[in-house]
Amino acid sequence: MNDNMLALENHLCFAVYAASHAFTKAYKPLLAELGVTYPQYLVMLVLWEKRVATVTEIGGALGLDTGTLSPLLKRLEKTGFIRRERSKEDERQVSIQLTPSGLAKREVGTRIGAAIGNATGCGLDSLGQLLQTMKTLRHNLEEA
Amino acid sequence: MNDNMLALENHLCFAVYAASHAFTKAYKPLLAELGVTYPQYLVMLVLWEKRVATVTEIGGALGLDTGTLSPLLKRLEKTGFIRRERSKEDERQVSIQLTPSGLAKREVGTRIGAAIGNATGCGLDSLGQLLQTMKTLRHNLEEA
DNA sequence: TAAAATTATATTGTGCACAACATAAATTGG
DNA sequence: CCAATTTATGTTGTGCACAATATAATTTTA
Repeated sequence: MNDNMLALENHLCFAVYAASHAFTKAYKPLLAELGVTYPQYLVMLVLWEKRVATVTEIGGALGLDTGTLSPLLKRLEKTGFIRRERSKEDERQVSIQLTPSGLAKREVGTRIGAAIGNATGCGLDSLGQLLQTMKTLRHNLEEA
Repeated sequence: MNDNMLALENHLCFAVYAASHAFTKAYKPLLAELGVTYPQYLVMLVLWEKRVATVTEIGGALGLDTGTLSPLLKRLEKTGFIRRERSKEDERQVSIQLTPSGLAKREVGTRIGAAIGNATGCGLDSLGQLLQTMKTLRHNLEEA
């Protein structure tokens, strides 16, 4: 309607974009100890849950394509947290699995996640509600 | 506490990260017509508001550093929407200003913002409330 | 079963995003 | 006024993120 609609401060898209960056920055010093970046931490979350996954499965969980994941997974392999092994049954797919070293970092990951949860300053229930709101927002945007 | 805390689906950080990507993807086809990327659109929002700004001012508004902005602004200059001119009074700073061509895209920008606002599927008031929540979240994360 | 289509991953190119470092102009303190 | 510091911007290197394309293995179909 008026000029206010154009103002940066009234754009939800920017508020979400800025909050996402704020999360990445908040995680950074904690993840540095672990030796991974934030997107690498997301991959670790998937693997701590599933233990083994194909590249496609990880991409589906995180919404990332192979152009992003291929080099990222090679870096995680170099760090020693995962192994990449071409499947025997179907040689098109690569099986990504935790190494003992990667599995051992699970507890550290849990601590880091909890620490950031605190840093949001949201109570546990309002945090759960916000989680649901963001999922709905994402879903609506992907529909349209 | 239990395993659920480690699950990807319970991480607010990931929900925000995914929503931010969803915004970028939703904007992409609309911005392609305009000939800019999503971060470039954010810079244009700042300039549509202020008309002229230094690199530092734009960085402050968007939370981006010069390593990101320097090349981005050169691309916007090549597109023809802005001019970069070293200030006469203080030769350390570069004045970024809209060209007539860049100013003329203001109406298109307003339409695009409104279109995405609709795509969120949020009513105007719940959208305003969510905006405030995300600002608070960002602020809390930057404090901690 | 041989050709066509599909599936899974990898590669290349462009554009963010930031840390670390570099440079040059302005400001300040002695 | 001159040296030291601060300020504003730029450059380099690493790591996402995705589109477009490539490759190779499987599956389908004729």
